[in-house]
Amino acid sequence: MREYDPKEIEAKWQEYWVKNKIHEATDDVHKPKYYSLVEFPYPSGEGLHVGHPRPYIGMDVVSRKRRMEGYNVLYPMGFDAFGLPAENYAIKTGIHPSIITKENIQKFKKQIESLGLSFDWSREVNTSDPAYYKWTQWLFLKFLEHDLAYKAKMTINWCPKDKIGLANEEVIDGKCERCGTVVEKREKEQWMLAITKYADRLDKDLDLVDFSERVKTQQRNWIGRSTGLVFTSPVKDTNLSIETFSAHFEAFCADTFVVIAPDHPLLSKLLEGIQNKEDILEAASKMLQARMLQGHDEVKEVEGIFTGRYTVDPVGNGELPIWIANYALADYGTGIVKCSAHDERDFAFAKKYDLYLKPVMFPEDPGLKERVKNLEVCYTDMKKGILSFPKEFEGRKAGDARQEIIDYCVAHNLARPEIKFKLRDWVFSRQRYWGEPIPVIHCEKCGMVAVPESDLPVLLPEVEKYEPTDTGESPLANISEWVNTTCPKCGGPGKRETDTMPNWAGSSWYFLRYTDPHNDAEFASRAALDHWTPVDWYNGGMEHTTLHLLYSRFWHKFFFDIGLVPTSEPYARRTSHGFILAENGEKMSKSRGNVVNPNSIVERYGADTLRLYEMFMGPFEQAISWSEGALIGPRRFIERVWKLSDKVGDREMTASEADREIERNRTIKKVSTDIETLGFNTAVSALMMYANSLEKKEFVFKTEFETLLKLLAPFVPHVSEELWAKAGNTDPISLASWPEFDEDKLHTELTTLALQINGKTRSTFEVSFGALEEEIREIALALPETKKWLNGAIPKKVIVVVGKIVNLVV
RNA sequence: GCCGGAGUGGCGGAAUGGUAGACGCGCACGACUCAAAAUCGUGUAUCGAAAGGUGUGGAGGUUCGAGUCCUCUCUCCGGCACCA
Repeated sequence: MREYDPKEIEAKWQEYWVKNKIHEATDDVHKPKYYSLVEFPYPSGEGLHVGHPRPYIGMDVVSRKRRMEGYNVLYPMGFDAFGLPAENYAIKTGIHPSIITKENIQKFKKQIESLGLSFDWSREVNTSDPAYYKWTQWLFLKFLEHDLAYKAKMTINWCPKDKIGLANEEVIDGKCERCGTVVEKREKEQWMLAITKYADRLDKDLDLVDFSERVKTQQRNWIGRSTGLVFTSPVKDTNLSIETFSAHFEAFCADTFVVIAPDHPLLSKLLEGIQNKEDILEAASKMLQARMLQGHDEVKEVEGIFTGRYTVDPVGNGELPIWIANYALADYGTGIVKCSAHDERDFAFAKKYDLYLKPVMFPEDPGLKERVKNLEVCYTDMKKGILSFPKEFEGRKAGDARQEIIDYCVAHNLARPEIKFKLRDWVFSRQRYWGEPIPVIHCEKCGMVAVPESDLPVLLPEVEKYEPTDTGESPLANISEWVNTTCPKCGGPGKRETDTMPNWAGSSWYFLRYTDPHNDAEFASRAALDHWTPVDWYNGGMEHTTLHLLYSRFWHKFFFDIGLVPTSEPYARRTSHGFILAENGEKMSKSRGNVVNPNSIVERYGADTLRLYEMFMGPFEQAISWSEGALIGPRRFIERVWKLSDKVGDREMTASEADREIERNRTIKKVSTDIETLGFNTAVSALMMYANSLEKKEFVFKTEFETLLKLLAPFVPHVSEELWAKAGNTDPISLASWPEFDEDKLHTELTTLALQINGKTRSTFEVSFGALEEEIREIALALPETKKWLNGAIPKKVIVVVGKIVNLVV
């Protein structure tokens, strides 16, 4: 047989698959459907590095296996093509972002195609294509219709370099996620999406889906659900009343003062009639500024100023002074907090400004208790702390009494229970060019008017300059012939909204478009959605857990509520892959100069070797360093399989050879289950073992070799097709049926057991499979090894674990 | 600080509470070769001449038996961080 030449066979089979539409999802409703999905890339100018294909290959293995199992598989790919790099490139070169985007997409596609991934390219989407973003705009109008999109003046995170407003999610350590510039705060009118209205369901419904635990916890933490009590109390000398929220209310009788956020909307009303009102407001605004400039790691010094107001404590601690404190947040809870000796910040604050403290919860340790009493230390353990007040709870552990305290406060009309979230509404507008225009027209008479569906898409106009304006407005604002339009409602003059959507918009629903990508009458037909959704298995990066993944769940839930989609959750299963790092353990990036291009690997070793290596290199979910040297292992393995075909023949299996079926069946079982649990590395290892064992045989049965090829096909599809065809098959292995194993053929006649003395393994021995405990015990006790180790002693106890071990306790 | 995850040979890593180190890389030796590469074979945790002992970050514990379960602790990675 000829030498293994990956170049030749890979090109040949890739062409064959495309020509015969082997990987296209069909409309065959009789086959069960399977929708497997990977995150579509942003087509950057840098192209792919070897890390990108890892998830693609992983889900390709799953998708190819599903096809062989008889599923109608949808495994699509596309491009998330709006975004800053193309726009920044346009600013530098004057070349329209759509041109460079198109070029980059071509480059990406070529790279991806060379890997033999079984994507259905007939369903490719591009979020910057007007035929696509028409529907992104249309979906936005649904949010608007249902009052989930609104405009609000708010302080936003502003990147002075990119001149763009950023969502909280895009700010890392106080810096812009993209360029690393320190973020400023700015007051701006922004479009918002009311994701907080879905906070509760986004949290709760995590119980309904099969997401990996780390994804669930991360989303839960981000949503930040906490139950607590809201206390209401009147402000003395005013007709105001304030509400405070506390999640750690166990020591509620300890509250001795109140703090309010420096940017709280109630503040100026509260200060009405106070002599030095202006000074206090001034101090508050200084506090705010200092807080914004503060770095992440800086020591957080508490700071505040007295408002001059008092509130009457609902739980009977008399009049509590109201202070403005720099650590109080206006947009969490009620923005006002009752404070006590049982919170680190409150404690520090009280010490600093000499405020009265009254501890009511103490540790068991008497020495420590004394120090808490004397206000030497702050005690905050709301689980183990022992309450001293109120009398009803005296001597009780705070943690145990939590629910009873809620009931008590409700019964005595002191407070009401409430659930609060850390999640904030989503800043949805960007003042940039390369994004979906927000389809709204401002009319002096009618106010804000939605662009009618028939006028969609609102196309991006041509501009000369892509730079954002210094006033923070989008470059679209400079194109008067585009901005000035007529009001769709009254026909009078109107101005277009010049903000565009963030690039999370297109990716919030792209998986729906794949089900019906060429539909120009609907975002996707209901029939297609009913058939294909939810996505059965979605794999993507951990870095998207609190962004894309949460956003798209939110969109989907809303679509479900208004009857657009059939399921309340978009993804049935979510897993995450680990990054591939450079050989030295650093992140791969162009700026570090350590990028390994997959094409250079395909060139030298072949796509099958690259695929196999990426699946074999380590646990799929774990980050791992690239190792050029280790590639040779998978390549050698493929060549051994290639040579193995020379030994294949067809004859009856003799009785003495029947044991060979055990190994075949075990391999089928191992590989089949490992693929389902992301154990690609151990699946490959099992395949290597099987091939090694066949290699040692004089003769290889056709069934054995074909089983090996079928199990290999999802991992190394090109060489599998080639050898499959060489073996005389006319239909491609891609459409062959996945092998099944026989539960009765997973074990041999004899089983090897371990002999342990006092738990230490001393020897092994064989018994026939299915031997009973009694037999095993007798065989074990009669072994020469046993006699040697017992040395005449009589075992106190004999533990027999059938099929595993015998342990003699002396 | 809080919430996750992980610490196993020279390296990547295997192990439903039951023979630790599968599989692969590397390395050593051997075969083939004039030679080298490639390939194939054998070996490869550690101490010990051997018998045997010791070994899964560290200290305890549960168990006939612990890499695996529990408690404490150290280190690394990821996420969050004035969230009351």
